[in-house]
Amino acid sequence: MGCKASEKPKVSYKRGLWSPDEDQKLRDFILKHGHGCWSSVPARAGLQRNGKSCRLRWINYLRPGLKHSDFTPEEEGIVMKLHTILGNKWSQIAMHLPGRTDNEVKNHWNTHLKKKLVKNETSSSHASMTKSLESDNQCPKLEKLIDENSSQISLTESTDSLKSVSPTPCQSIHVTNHAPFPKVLFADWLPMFSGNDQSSSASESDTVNCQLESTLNPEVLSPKLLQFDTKFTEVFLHGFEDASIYGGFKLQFEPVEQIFGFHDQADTGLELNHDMFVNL
DNA sequence: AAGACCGACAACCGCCTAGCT
DNA sequence: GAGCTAGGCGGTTGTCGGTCT
Repeated sequence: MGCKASEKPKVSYKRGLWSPDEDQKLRDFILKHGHGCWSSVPARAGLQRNGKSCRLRWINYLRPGLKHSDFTPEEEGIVMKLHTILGNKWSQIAMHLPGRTDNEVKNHWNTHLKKKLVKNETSSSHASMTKSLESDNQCPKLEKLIDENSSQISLTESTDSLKSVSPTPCQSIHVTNHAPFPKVLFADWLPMFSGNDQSSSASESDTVNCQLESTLNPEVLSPKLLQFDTKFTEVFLHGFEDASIYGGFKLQFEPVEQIFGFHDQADTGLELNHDMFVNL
């Protein structure tokens, strides 16, 4: 890491919301040159922003392939599941949601999902169980396992230590905690459309970018991704009013490999997720 | 119509980690 | 090994638009 001192801009940085003009400058610059050293980007791109701000703007808003549509119930279900397992590891949760950023997931959780969860808690006689999942500290051994074994965790009812500590849906969770796919660096995908005519219209360019992102994200290629067990989502989104539902409720996760299609990325083909082309 | 209030989301802040010198 | 810096992440704040009174 590191950046040449000579590249560091010495300007008073602008703050606050980005204007369309600033967005365009940043987008044009990165698509043309890559970001390289972020701290040098604003000066080279003609922006009165600091590098960190540029990086955030690019990652959270300008980066190709991002969705800007509302979260689908399926996506909300995924967030709920993963939050149960991972806690506030927004970046890790976002990895499982193509086109979503950690910031977006975090905001959606804080503004929508948390409220729904609280609502469900108050409407359920089993609130304490759900609440135990909400708290990051309620499943300490799980957290420890995740931390200590970042490659994979597998929890079953035969795990005595966990059984004694947390007789919750944790028991039936089987998680592969490795990143579902490697983070896509700019350098990885920029060359793929370096031949793209820079004079192309924005829409054409965006389509290319989008297709590119889709190609690089195995999850996007896997229609199975969002075809996960909807039981959790239904219960979560609609509450526990139906005691019979809750009575038989437990997290019956498919192995995440099945949910997300991690294992066999090669057979995912090139079928593109329609959502990737929305709102770009 | 206007001010108050609230929710959603973009952006910032502070901390941590990793890499370079 | 120490110090410095960039990048990454999660928590928090600021801003804006919509709704209510």
